[in-house]
Amino acid sequence: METSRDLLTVGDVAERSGFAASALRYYEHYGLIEATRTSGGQRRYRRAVLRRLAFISAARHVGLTLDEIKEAFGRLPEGRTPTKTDWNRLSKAWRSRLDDEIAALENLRDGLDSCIGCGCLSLGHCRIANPGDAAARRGPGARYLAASLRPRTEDGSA
Amino acid sequence: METSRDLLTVGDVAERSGFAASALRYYEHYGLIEATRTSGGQRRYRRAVLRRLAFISAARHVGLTLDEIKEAFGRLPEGRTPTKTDWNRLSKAWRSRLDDEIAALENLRDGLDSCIGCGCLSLGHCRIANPGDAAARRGPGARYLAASLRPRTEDGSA
DNA sequence: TTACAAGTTGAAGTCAACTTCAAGTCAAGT
DNA sequence: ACTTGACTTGAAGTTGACTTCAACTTGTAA
Repeated sequence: METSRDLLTVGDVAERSGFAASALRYYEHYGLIEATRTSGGQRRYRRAVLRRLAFISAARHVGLTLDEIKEAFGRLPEGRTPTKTDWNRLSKAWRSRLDDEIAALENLRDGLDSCIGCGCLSLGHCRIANPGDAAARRGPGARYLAASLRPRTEDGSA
Repeated sequence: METSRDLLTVGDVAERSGFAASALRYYEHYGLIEATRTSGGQRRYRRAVLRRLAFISAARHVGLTLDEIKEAFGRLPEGRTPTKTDWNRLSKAWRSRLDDEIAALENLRDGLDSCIGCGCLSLGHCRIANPGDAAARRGPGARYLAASLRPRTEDGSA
């Protein structure tokens, strides 16, 4: 494809980004990316979308939710196309996030070692069974990550 | 509660384990725990269920799915109540799992550092945007963890 | 004995992040 | 002009791990 001058079709973007076309539609609907339309109604993407998608991909791998990514995008400058520096500012925030997650996992691992040593695994005492203190529960639905690894909410919801 | 001689009600178990009563029902239905019944049909749990639940809690924190936990339980000795040693044998497997996850995150973090340095974030090159090689996609549904962090399947499904 | 907290059920809802579907429409090479 | 692969839509389905609901029934403290 990509015969057109400057714009990419969904197929192009899907192939280059690794995201499924359906995911691209979903992201557009979600407000994470945008596209212009041909007279016939088909999507045409600017190349800049690839960088945005790279960011999304990276952020997802770091464990951010789409909401958080959207929020991060909101901090990009409006009007002008984001520069390298803009992207870097955003991604720097991941650094501490990753550090936190790594620390949590290491803590878990070390606790596990002591458990293996002591053979405890008793509720209320085992560091593995009870990481942190309480409030590991937040709303219904699946829990994807250990409480200490899940994205934290600032608001005191539920 | 806990007026009965030796058995625990769902309420008791919920309070002591930290799991919601509905989760306990779910686990029972799933085949992870069991309970006897009173003549009236109410559940009564043996104390041993608490250790089992501690294991479930710990395993969930390490990122195991309920299926994997069930499979792990299948390796416990039948007939006799599992000993400390039995539990320890099971939990030792987490050790390498945790090590793997930590390594994956550290890899991600280091890649992020180099990205910040080079300002790349370009698809096809950025280590963060493209951890591993391909096949990050496995079936429909939510992706909870980075590909490198998700439980691996031995079978070559989808 | 009686009140009422705690327990029971199966079905349906939830959440995130997508995918799949059916039934078409578009666009580009020949 | 025609063919055919790529694209369009909204609605519904998927996954895992639960929660919530409505409408009862039990068990126990007073």
